[in-house]
Amino acid sequence: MLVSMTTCFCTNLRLATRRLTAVYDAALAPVGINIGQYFLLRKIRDRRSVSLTELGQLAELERSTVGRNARVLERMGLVVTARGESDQREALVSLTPAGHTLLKDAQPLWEGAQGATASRLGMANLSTLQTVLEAI
Amino acid sequence: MLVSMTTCFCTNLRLATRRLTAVYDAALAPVGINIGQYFLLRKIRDRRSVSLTELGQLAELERSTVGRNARVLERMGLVVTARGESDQREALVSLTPAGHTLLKDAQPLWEGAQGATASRLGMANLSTLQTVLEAI
DNA sequence: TCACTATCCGGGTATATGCTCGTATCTATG
DNA sequence: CATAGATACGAGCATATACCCGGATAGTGA
Repeated sequence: MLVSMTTCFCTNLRLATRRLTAVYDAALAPVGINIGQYFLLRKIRDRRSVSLTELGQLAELERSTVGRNARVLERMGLVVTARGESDQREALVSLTPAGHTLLKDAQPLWEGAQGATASRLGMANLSTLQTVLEAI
Repeated sequence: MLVSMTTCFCTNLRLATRRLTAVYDAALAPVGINIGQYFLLRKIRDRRSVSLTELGQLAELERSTVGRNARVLERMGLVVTARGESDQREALVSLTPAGHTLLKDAQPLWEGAQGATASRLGMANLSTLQTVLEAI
């Protein structure tokens, strides 16, 4: 057996995620958001206006989790929430001008983290990684 | 460029981790612990008795995080904490009999999750994954 | 022995994540 | 149209994670 069955795949994955998250968070720190928030903001911008349920499906996150995360972004003044017009139950989230600006400022920082990661791991490793991750 | 630079490596990694964590957590649910707790318990058993600082280094987790996680295990009756004899500042954690028993019961469940993961991803993928994760 | 510094924890603060329950709203059916 | 079932949220509860601060204890050099 090539792979040691004594080390936990899941634990290794979790550790790598904590490490890489710290790298991206540090890169984004100058604009005051973390990688999870950056990702959410990008999803919201892509859709212009999304309900929490839809955002949860896009991000593959629990709806209530997304709701709380969106509230943090709202307190930061980066997004606003409005009731759906056709469906009053929906909480539609969209970017504020400040959100758009911050996202533009964040982009090169994120690209820096992506580039650093790519050069540290190597393109071959990265593409394998992406493939395997999709299979999980 | 083989790898798309529009998808975030970090976000993909985080998503895969959430998914795999859910798999392992579900596997361990019958004994009432999650994968993070299983990992901590194993580390504690390996060392028989460890300080929180040492445990944090082993797990590559913030010391205060480990302290809180250990408190949860203590409330569950799986570990006990004692002051260090030579160094009164240390909080030495060790397994209770219940902790030993639970860990034995958990082992086959964890092995099941490992096996399921291995067969789903394939050994080749897994070994590459492990290699890449170590580089992160 | 006495300060000074280093180390170990615990608690506070904040975010992240998932589960469950209750409420409001919508939808479809009789 | 009224009501039963489905759907969207929000809030409560628990854990996980990191950062910072302050108190207690160790260790060290004068």
